[in-house]
Amino acid sequence: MPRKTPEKTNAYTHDHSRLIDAWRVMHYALRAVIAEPDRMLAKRGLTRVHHRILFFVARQPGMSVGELQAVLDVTKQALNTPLKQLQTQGLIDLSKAAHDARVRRIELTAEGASLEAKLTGEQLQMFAEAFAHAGEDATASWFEVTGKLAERIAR
Amino acid sequence: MPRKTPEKTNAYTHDHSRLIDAWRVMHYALRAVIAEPDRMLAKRGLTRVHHRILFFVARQPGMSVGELQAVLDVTKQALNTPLKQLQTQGLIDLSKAAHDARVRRIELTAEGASLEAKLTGEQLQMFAEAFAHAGEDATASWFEVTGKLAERIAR
DNA sequence: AAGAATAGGTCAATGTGATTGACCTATCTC
DNA sequence: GAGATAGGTCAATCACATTGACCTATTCTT
Repeated sequence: MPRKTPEKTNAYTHDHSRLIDAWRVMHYALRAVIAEPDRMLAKRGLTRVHHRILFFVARQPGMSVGELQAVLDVTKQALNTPLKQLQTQGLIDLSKAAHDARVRRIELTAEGASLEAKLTGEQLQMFAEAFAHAGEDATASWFEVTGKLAERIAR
Repeated sequence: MPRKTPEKTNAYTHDHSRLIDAWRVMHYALRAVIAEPDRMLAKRGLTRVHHRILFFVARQPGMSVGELQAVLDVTKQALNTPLKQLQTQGLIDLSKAAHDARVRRIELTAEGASLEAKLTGEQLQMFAEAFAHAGEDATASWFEVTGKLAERIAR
């Protein structure tokens, strides 16, 4: 069984399966990072949307509904329900803005901040462990590759 | 403004924002890899589900509906519609299995194979470019870190 | 050969989440 | 006071997936 271009063929199939592996492992990594927070949220009847809200409000306390809506890229109708649920559960606090009473300031309550820290912390912890395990240089490389992939996205 | 533990504080905030950055850049990378194939699919009125079907059938030609269903982890009702659409568009071909006439063999048509190669190729190309840009060592590091993240997922 | 099991398809009801569109209040700006 | 703006809400609709029930064709079992 003679093969005319064994190197090229092998190189190709090796590359190909390696690239598929990259795609696959990236999916698994995503799922892994999301899995535990999702479980914690589910216990309270919450979902990823709620986490996203808590996440952004934690980083920009006092942001308005409109700002949040823009960041999350959803309609106000889609935002309204989870927002009310978070308020009902005492995780966020809505108040009128001082400069403009039409605007609502969204803030985390102590409990909301605690939950957010737990959820996000869980995720960041996984990255921290992976980075620590691989070392500083490997971490930099990871950022280089992943950043290169992300490059095409506007923003 | 005296600071008691500047190193620790800085290290923490630096780490923290770096980890958040990691999470963010990973999201963007995901979106970037998915974006172009999604656009190509949309032109034909297809979605990511259809791509997933084409992807798996390309790698395991002749697989059964049940196998596909198991791999995709959806119900047969959910699978049926996109499967029929792909057949209607002449992208897949269904035939009875030789060993068991109840079982349907799913295969890609020439056109289906061509589309699948274009879709998946587009995605793998992005990885290939990112890896080539970063070099072999960085690629290995990327796999190490991402693999470590994915570790917790069964399978 | 009869009966049970299996692969697959289909109809129906239901649920979830998001979207568009219209309309409403309160408030601010000019 | 008129018009614009932030936000809320009701309603219809859409996309998609799920469960459940039922049906055919085929294979396996005894």
